[in-house]
Amino acid sequence: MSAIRGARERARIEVTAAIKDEARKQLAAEGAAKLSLRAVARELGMVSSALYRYFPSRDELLTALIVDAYDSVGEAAEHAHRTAAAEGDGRAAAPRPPTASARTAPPTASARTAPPAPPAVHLNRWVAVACAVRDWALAHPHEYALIYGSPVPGYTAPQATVGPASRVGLTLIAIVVEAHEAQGIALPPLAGELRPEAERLAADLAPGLPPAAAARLVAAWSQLFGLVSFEIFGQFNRVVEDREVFFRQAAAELARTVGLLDGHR
Amino acid sequence: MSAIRGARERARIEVTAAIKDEARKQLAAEGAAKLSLRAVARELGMVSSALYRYFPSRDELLTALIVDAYDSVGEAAEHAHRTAAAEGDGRAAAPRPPTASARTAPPTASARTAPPAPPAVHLNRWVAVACAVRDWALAHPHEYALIYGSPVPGYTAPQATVGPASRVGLTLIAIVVEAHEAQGIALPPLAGELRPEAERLAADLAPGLPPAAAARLVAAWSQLFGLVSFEIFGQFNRVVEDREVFFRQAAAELARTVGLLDGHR
DNA sequence: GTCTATACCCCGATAGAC
DNA sequence: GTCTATCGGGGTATAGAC
Repeated sequence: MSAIRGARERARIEVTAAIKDEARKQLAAEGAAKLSLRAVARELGMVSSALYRYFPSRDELLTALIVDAYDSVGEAAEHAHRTAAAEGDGRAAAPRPPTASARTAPPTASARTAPPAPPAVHLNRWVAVACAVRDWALAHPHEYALIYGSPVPGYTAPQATVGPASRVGLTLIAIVVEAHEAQGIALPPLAGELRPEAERLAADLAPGLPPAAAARLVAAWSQLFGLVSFEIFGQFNRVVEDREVFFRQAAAELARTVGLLDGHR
Repeated sequence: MSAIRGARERARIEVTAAIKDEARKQLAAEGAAKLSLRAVARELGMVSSALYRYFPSRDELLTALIVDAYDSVGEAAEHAHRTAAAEGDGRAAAPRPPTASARTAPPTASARTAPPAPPAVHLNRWVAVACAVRDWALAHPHEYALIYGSPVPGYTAPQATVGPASRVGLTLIAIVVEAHEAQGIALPPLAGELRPEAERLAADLAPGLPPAAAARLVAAWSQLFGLVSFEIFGQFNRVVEDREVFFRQAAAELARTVGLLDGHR
């Protein structure tokens, strides 16, 4: 009996997955605004009314796709963070070695035995996460457009999407917090009028982070997605050629604006 | 006879404008993907087939809307640039006076008679243009989504859109070129692997600008729209409260990354 | 340049048999 | 859970009369 329920539930899960997979294909072909239960059913050899046993409305299917997309890019970001943190220190946490790097002094004067990692680790983690987001976007441009592009007209995201939606941002916050705890971060002061907002941001997102860092982190977060969106949505066509290198450099400079240090100095 | 042709052409222009206006309303209500000639005609009290005398297809109407939108935001940016440049010097080129600004030294030591403007003018121009873009986006969110959001599925922008599409970018380039010619801009060197791309960008976009400035300019351009997109598309909901102040500060810091100087130092 | 009519498609959602 | 059938919409685009 419970075996039957188990089998039924397994079948249900499989069909649900098949529906979402087909819906993702249609997302690519027609866009979120035209996502249609009927077309999904047709392609699956079902009849449209059968889909209503799995998703009570078109919008619920859309919500499922949105949650999946946020979870997918969030998982990619978190995985890149874990990997970069595990790989450890300065050398090649980012795949390509810094071609013309150590051009002044040895990395840092006070290199103790093991724990105090070189200052560049956190910057490398940031770049790794940024590149993971970009790679995910290049691999799933239509899902990227679904979550970071124009809102779908007539659709309002339910509460269920906000948790998954925050995973990338939380990963970036974690990196800056780690850097702050490991070595402190120092940033130029903010203009006075931004102080209240910055203090609120710090209190909400990362208590313990200096307000200047919290505010710049939020800005860098949105700017990172600006780089990705311009590439994915075609604004870099006929402008930027070597987009991988361009992005990596811009992401690294963004990391510096939130107080992460590179090797030199 | 030519008077008749004149009258006819005038009527044609008026009807064309009415069609586009109604189409823009529908853009807001339904999104670009669902823009429909029939609905536009219905709302205008015409019959759908009559519209085909004005726009040979739905995509041509869409193209007209896209070109108009690019021209509209481009005009806003250019106007802000002209105004900021005419208003002139440091004080209040940006509307709100820098509340807690000149906190160290007098603006600059070597203030000659008139021509050598204080270093902050170019930064103020940059911020003015950035704010103009943001203001336009807030006033026309659906047109913003049309040109800077997800591409419309099944639609490929014709060549006619690329000129209008470049106006904002060209305005930003002009500001940096002006700054470079007025006082030179100095930026940290780029990572070696980005050199070829940066040199190509400089040659294509602004001969005479240092490659490091050209590359960082393109990055700042996309990052600026990252800030705007996150606000317009709702990613700042429940995160950033005082978006005007937040944006102004972030835009000013972006200006610094392309070598524009503020007052202090 | 506008009209009617038409060909030929699409959709979300529900009712009720099996 | 899947089916047929149905309600009540929607769309692009063209032909041909006026």
